[in-house]
Amino acid sequence: MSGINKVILVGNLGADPEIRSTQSGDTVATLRIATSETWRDKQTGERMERTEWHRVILWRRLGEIAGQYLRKGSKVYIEGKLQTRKWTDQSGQDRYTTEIQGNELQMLDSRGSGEGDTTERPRESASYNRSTESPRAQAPAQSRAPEPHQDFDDDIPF
Amino acid sequence: MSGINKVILVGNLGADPEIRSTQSGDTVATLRIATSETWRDKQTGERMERTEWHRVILWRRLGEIAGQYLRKGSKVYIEGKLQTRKWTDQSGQDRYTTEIQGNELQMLDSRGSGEGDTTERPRESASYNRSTESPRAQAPAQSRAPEPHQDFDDDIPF
Amino acid sequence: MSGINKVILVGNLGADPEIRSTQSGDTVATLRIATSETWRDKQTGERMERTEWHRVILWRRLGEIAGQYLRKGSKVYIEGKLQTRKWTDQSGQDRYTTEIQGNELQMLDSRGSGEGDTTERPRESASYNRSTESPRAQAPAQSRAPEPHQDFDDDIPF
Amino acid sequence: MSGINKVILVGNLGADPEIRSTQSGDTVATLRIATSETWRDKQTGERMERTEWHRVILWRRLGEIAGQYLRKGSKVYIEGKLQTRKWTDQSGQDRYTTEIQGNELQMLDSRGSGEGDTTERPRESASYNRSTESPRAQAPAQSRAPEPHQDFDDDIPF
DNA sequence: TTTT
DNA sequence: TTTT
Repeated sequence: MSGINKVILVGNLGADPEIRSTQSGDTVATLRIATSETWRDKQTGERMERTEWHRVILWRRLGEIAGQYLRKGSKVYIEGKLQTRKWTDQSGQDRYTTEIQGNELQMLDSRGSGEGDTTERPRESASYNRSTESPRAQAPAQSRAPEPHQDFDDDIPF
Repeated sequence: MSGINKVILVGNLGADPEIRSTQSGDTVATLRIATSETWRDKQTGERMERTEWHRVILWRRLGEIAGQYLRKGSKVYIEGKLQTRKWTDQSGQDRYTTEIQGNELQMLDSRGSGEGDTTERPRESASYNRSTESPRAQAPAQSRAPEPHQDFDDDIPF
Repeated sequence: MSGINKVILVGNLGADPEIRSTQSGDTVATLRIATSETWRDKQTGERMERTEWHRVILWRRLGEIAGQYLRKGSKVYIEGKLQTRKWTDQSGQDRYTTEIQGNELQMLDSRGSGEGDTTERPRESASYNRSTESPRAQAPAQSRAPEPHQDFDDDIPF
Repeated sequence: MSGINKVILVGNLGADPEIRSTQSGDTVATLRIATSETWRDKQTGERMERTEWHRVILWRRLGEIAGQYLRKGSKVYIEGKLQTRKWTDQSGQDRYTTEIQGNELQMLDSRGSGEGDTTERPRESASYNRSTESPRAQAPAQSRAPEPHQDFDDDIPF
């Protein structure tokens, strides 16, 4: 009943988005996003860099936009919330993966997007047209049909 | 050289802060913070709640303030960045834990804090006095058992 | 088609919320929120404080919640966007006022709220009941004198 | 002693940065940044757009970087805090202008910057070299010599 | 006054 | 695995 759980990222995709669909037909995109920070070492004066990798999940309309417009190297602004999910590895052990459930996506490359407001929200039937989904976002996704929210059929989900 | 990696949390501590020190004498506090969201189920009209747990690391002055002023149940505002670190479990397997490296802390309980600006920044020698460190933040920290979810060595707490 | 415009505040109300209604019946609340920062002067070692005042506008359900639960002194988390609007003063001169159009409100006082998720979003007809509006949020709002800093007409409060 | 006052913008410069210097020699840059939001009108289905203009102030090193690397049209990420300052117009009336005092700047154009971490912080004497200031940031600025923090000699400062 |  |  109380709480703020907010993540803001600006970074680049390390790979093309992975697009899947749930059995109920919802698109879900997984992005790997790198954020780098650089600084100069106080002692040596050397320039240092540290890259952090983030796993971002985008559902439905945002996932479709990601599948259509984002590629390896794309620069994006992402807003979302942290979610840690539990899964079981091959040896039966509990494992945890922390992901960012994105609710806002802005493409920052000048190539442009053709898309307007990409904040996630309840779909206004009039303004959203499923036929705009890219084939890429549909076909290969359907054939995997993972469970909603998780239990993706990867061996190494993180 | 590029990137924003920012987390903002408002939530409550699930336990007293764990306080440790590095060999070089730096204080490090680990907080477990819960953020909850509630909503009403569209179908059933039932009130739903989901709690997310976050692991927050506070270094040096912020860690000391946490040790001095925060307790189980304290409500806080935290700002920081995501960091996923790799560790090796007992069976020799690679494991990953995502933490928030906090750089700002605000206590939101009305009891107050006596502290002013708690943004982390390079220490101004004049205004910071190591002797203000609470005893609690120093000695007893070492004697606590490390948290099971980790393989902390007290000398290298992070 | 591009842009992020986000404000995050944690602060206290300097006065009870002002509640009004538009002709179309939408509630609008105006909050005056103070955020303070303190620091120690580098030269004198003196403790300094600076308070900043923010004008926050909350519409519809958020405005009603504000009217019902917030009072002078209440501590809140607000998220919203900046909006500068132009108005004309008595002498016919153009004037500008910058406000925060809030889209998220969290009450941070321990007294609690009884409210769950207060993120603004399209109203789900089932879960929202206009009869929950507080009387305070409706009738007396109209009778209040507009704030001097503005030239509000009660019919067009924004 | 309490409060969060944070602004996050991603937008484009409407004009080249204005660069000045205070009498004490500090560089100060003023940016005009546009953030746009677009949506589709529920009734007409028409695409709508609203642009908001922000006045961003960058001090010292950040101001110098802005003067060197930013131009009209540049896309930037800005983080800062809101500050409303009072000034007096020609007729002696009090006026108020709300600005964002920036403490983080990220250039989002692919042209690159040559700069690393641009978070504002106390200057590390070793790593900061005043001779890196661009001539553009110096010469024209000195001849105006406004007061620190405000009272710029513009007729229309907002 | 920017951008898509 | 990205980017500068």
